[in-house]
Amino acid sequence: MSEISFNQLVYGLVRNIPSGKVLSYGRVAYLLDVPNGARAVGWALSALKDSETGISGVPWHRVVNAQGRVSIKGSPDAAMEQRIRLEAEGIEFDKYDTLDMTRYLWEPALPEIETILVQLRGQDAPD
DNA sequence: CAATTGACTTGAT
DNA sequence: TATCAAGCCAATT
Repeated sequence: MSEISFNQLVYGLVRNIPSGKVLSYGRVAYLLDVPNGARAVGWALSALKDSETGISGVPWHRVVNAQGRVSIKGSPDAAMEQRIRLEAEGIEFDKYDTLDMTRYLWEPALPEIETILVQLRGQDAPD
């Protein structure tokens, strides 16, 4: 059997972030039981192919850094696209290009996360 | 198997 | 608010 990869777990969890809400890279890692894997989460999202970001794809734009700012490097276009998408969901940025985490952070109940993780891990060979 | 590479985070300055 | 240095991680080379 093959364990579902970390990247797939990231994509699966991100798919559950509701519109108008966000999660930080570090928060995603934390929820996946990898407390210090923020960078790995960013790496995973950067690896997304365009084909995976469509309607039924991964809402990658709902993941920002812990400060509440768009954190895409190397591609101004992608960074702009992320902001546009977030604003389209009703999220507002202040004059410092920062969104209010206390207001937009997705804070799912523990049981909810537990359920999601079980499904993600379960859809792959359980054992 | 070791080195490299970032869409990260935190704490100090 | 802006910079820097360290620590941390999975996927790639």
